[in-house]
Amino acid sequence: MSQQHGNRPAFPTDVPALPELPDATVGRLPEYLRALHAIADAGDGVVSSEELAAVAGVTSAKLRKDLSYLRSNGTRGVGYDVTQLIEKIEYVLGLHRHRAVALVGVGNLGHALAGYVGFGSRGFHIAALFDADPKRVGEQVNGVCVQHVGDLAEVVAREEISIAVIATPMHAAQPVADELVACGVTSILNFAPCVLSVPENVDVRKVDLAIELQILSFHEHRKSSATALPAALASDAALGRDAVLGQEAVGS
Amino acid sequence: MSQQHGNRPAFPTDVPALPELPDATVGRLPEYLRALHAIADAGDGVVSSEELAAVAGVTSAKLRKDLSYLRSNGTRGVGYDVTQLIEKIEYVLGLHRHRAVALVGVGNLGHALAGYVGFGSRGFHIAALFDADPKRVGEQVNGVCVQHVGDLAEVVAREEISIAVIATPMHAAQPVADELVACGVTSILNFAPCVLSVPENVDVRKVDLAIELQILSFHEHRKSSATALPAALASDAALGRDAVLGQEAVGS
DNA sequence: CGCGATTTGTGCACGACTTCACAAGCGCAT
DNA sequence: ATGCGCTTGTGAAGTCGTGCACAAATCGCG
Repeated sequence: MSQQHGNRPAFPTDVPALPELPDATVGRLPEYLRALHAIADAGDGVVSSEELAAVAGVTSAKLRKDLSYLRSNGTRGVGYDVTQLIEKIEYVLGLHRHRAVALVGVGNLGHALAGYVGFGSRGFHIAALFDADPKRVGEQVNGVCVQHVGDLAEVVAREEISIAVIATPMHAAQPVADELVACGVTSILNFAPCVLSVPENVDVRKVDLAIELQILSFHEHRKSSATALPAALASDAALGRDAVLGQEAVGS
Repeated sequence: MSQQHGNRPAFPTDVPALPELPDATVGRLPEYLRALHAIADAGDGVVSSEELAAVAGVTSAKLRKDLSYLRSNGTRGVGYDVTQLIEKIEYVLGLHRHRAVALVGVGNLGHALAGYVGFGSRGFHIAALFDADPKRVGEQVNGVCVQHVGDLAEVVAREEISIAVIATPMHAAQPVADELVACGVTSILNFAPCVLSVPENVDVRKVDLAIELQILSFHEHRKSSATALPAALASDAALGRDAVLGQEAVGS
């Protein structure tokens, strides 16, 4: 959603390598993975693209095309082998290897993230916590001790951590990101409401809670102004008349 | 990112209405808004598309096209009037009216969300908190009292709340969503790791923290396997050979 | 008052993603 | 063994979003 990752030009190889996955596909693979785990827990050994797509909230055609990028080995007339597909997706996502994650900023949100069980259950574990506030240093969160952000460089380098989560206030985010990058971190998940500038070999994904609400607000605004009186409120300053719609959202 | 919102077919009106905004544009408007506030705080009265684009992390062409959908009134040779543009975007996003939000699930994450200052500062306020755990009911979070989820219907209907945030465990999310919809909620921000099925007039946006990490993991995997030995680890079960790349990510 | 520097707004081409529709393949029943 | 029904895999068309390049418009200055 946020930055880089245009598809790279194909590079000729003689080994049968996976083609470049479209970003859109990569973004959906985790969803498929979770759906597959749910289906596996339900006891099913095979799924059709139709079923799986329903659980994952996409169309079956999209699902099949996505899986086709993975050299998918579903069997026609039957469906996909659940455990086999799980293994393949986990491999493609690099989840076969547990990944250590550093979390910087143990405030309100940081606490919640550190305690979030969804990380541990899906191949990640918080290996280190950092905060700039001396009062928080030494505190145990979920079995991990909060260290001072001044020790960040040493710890991250020693533990060879390559993924970090930033949950600091806005103004601290960029300096922290700079330091993380300097220590060898190459992937950052940023919860601070600002854009980070990083070298192009570093991946940044941004999650902004307020932005999501604002997008919902937009649709609320549109919905309500469609039913309300349409033209009367047109201000003189041309402060944007509303679009008048006669149609509901097109279905999923 | 998650569901519905294909562009609707244009509907002829005689009033000069805003054209349908592309979803991609809507998704960027909040970012522009924050960038504009930062620029306003810095004291500037006008910005060029180049400057604003840099702060918002997009290209200037994209920014200009986005703003053109809003009947943008920048002045050529000069730039955009900051406060005017802020007002227009806020109006389009429906932020001129403060919106009440209900939050269901006051666990680890729910606590953090309830205390998140970014909501209040951007046109939203948490009007009600709900939890199923009787031990949490009555607790004060950020000045709001946690109520039992059984009272949800009454409170949401009375306060005419149309936006809700779900921060419950996965299995509770769908029933809660059903109840919210029944009470008139038409926009849901879902933090539970599952797909919600709702009527088509209800908007759902999903934020899954683990998914973001998994996407980063994919890119980590790709980066490291590009430098590591390429062909040797090819398993017999065709468990996905890695793509062999000779190029870095293409820049932003 | 006109000219040049500057920046917006936008038509157009391109690339990416999605949807459609169907041939190819697989299992099962007969 | 053979045919039938079901489901995958995929070419092709359609849709959406982006980037480019430039004409149009505005300001400041001589």
